[in-house]
Amino acid sequence: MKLTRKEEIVIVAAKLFKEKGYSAVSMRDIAQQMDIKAASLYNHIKGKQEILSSLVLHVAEKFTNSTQTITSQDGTALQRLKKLIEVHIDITVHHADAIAALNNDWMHLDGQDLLDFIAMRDQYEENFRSIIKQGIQEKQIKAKEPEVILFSILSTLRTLYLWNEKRGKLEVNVLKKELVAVLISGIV
Amino acid sequence: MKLTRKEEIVIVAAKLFKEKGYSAVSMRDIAQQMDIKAASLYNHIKGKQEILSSLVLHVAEKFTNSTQTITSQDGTALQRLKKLIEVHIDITVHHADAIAALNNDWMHLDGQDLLDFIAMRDQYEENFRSIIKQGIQEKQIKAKEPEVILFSILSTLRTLYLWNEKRGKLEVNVLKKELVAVLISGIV
DNA sequence: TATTGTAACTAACAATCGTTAGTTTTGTAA
DNA sequence: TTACAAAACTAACGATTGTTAGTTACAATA
Repeated sequence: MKLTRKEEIVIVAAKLFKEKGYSAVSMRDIAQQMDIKAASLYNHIKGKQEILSSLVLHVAEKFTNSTQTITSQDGTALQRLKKLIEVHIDITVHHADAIAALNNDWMHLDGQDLLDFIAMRDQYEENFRSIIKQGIQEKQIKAKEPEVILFSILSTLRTLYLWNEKRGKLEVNVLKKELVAVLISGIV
Repeated sequence: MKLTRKEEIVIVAAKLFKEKGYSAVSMRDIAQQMDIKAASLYNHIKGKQEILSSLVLHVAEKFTNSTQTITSQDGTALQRLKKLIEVHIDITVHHADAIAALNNDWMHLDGQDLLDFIAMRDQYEENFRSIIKQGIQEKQIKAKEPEVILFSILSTLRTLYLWNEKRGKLEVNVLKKELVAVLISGIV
């Protein structure tokens, strides 16, 4: 599991982006964190934009792929919704820094990268939405506004990256179980 | 309800900050949006930092004040939790742009402003947390990890600003009712 | 040992950044 | 009409930005 130099750069940059955002992090900041000069970065990457798109598109594809798989599986809508939430948690726990950029810095992508990202994001949401609607139809989910349910669940999942550090001793499987319970069954 | 020129600047800046983030918006961007030159902004404000702190601290105080009021009121923990959620929704709907900066750009505050913000934020969370714990003690709220519940509710509320535009025809009171129901009672 | 590719370096570039100084225009009140 | 304050302007500053060109250090291979 040896990392290429480019991968190292992307990982270091992700941490910095998470703290200050893409625009506030300079190439010199990234270089300093790696104990090299800014110009040396260009032996491995084309530019700042490439760092961002590597970071964001890679994890966006992870989401898209696993979501596609689940959506086309058997089982009730509720079962698939649970599975969807669990997978989202898994990916978040293992790529917390990249998800910070995905959430906060995607608008700084440009050209085709930006279009690709938006397409994947819309598709991801649409998969989620269709499962929720199906759950309502099957009467497994309360007949609330589907958009409100979608928004509530997605907001929680998307913010989980911020919370992953503070999670502390809470083990991943416990987190999964508790969070699924809260999101699905409520708190009362 | 005539706005001062400074207030106009802060409002315009908030919209731009929401779209690209504080660091990616230049004083020239803000000025252009107001059909003046960047240097003219300095007749009304001390600098870019002042725009951010006006924006963020003002709405942070709103949250702190209303939360303090509710926390010290009568009623069950569950009633106060509902009230807390409703007030958060109200503030969000009326200050969506400022809340974008509060969520995403607070780390670019400096000096005492940054310390003040963090203090208010921690206090706000602590109020929320204590009500949830109390609800668990009173057996109105399921005995889940209080941190998971806190995180889930706060995530949804904090992301609401993004969602407010797409809300479309959904009236504020309907939104409140539906969202409170989803957050408290779950979806099954 | 000679060669070659990798990855670092120094130095500099044009562009843009937040901001200041000094000046002119504009609107209002005397 | 004059006087004054508010709010715009032009021009420029030093610093920082992403990036390029050209060069050097070093390790592995032939």
